[in-house]
Amino acid sequence: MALRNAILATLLEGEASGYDLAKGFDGSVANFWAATPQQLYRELERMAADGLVAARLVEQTGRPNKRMFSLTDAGRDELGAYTTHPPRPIVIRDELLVAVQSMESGDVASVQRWVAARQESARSRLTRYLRLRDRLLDGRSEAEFVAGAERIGPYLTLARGISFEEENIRWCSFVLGAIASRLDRAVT
Amino acid sequence: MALRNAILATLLEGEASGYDLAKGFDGSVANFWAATPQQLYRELERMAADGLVAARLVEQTGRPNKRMFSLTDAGRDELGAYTTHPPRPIVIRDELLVAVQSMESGDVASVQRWVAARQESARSRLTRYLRLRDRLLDGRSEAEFVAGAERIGPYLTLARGISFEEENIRWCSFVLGAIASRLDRAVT
DNA sequence: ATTGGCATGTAACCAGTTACATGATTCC
DNA sequence: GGAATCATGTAACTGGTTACATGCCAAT
Repeated sequence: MALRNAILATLLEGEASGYDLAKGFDGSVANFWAATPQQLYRELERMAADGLVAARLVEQTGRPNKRMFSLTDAGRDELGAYTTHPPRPIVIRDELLVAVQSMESGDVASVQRWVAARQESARSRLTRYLRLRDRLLDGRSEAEFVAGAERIGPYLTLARGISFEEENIRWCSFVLGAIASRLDRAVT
Repeated sequence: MALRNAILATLLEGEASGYDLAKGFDGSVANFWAATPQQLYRELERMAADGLVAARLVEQTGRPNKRMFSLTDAGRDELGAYTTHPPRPIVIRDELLVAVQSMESGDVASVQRWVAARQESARSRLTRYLRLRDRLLDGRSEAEFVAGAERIGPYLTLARGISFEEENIRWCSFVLGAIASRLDRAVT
């Protein structure tokens, strides 16, 4: 029942197709809720059946027709009700951390490589998020935006994504440094 | 197949019962891999069948008997092999962020409350992690530890947990401040 | 010619969650 | 007397993942 609300939250930005949502819908919710295309199509179907979203068929020539989904009043109510019930604690599941934890029983060079890869992907996400923030702020300072914008929710979640990726980058550097200093030692 | 490796990584610290693991096994892996007791009992059963762990029955008087699990050589090999294969990207699913994103279509006072609750739980986790770190460091500085300890994996993952919770606390303050300043405005 | 993007979907499977059950013991 | 802790487990369910299929278009 939570994917459902993540979809509803995304549709606040306007109507979208399943494909749009699957692509991350330009970053908005993708930042804090991951879902595969199959999950989305399945859930959208159910939501339409439950009257939370309305589907509109858009016929296209040259490419497949698409179904654009938008919020119904019932969907909006559901989302409103959702904000009143306690969120469950975040569940973290990070395979890389499992590998780092057991690093010295495994292949340190591999772990090093995966940490570097994680850092790279964190960097590219961060630049994407920063672009998004610039677009949102549109010249205003953060203080101005927070005081004046109609909706600050998307800005606040984006801020969480930004600091998360910054932390990731920093931590990866720390780990790479620690591994490198130990390898030096071992060789010397 | 990843819960499996998280369990193996935990068992590097020594043998444990399903119950120990369920309680978070004193924080170690619980920091980056969440699992319910049911998942653990089920998985331990399978792992024993696959020869990755060995079960030892400990008879107790006054309380239920327990089965202590420990790594086998096959388990150790499996864990070693695991570090060489690419970790899948972290999946984040945070209900609170869904609520924050759609805050202005919902009940702002509730969201405020849940953010405050999240901050509280982040604080208590952080103090737990800091205690764990002190115990690990045991008087040494971080630099000394990283240079000298036999295993630094657990320290590195703990460091990630610490910075994650610190970021959480900071972000929650930011959100609470933003909400409060808007409510002031609305009232004035 | 073939890759990649658009756009949807089915089927089968695996992982994670919830609810419940047991039974003695210790603490308040 | 009632709740919490120890310690394990079953059963039923929901949510998430993987693999595959379709078919047309634009670009290389």
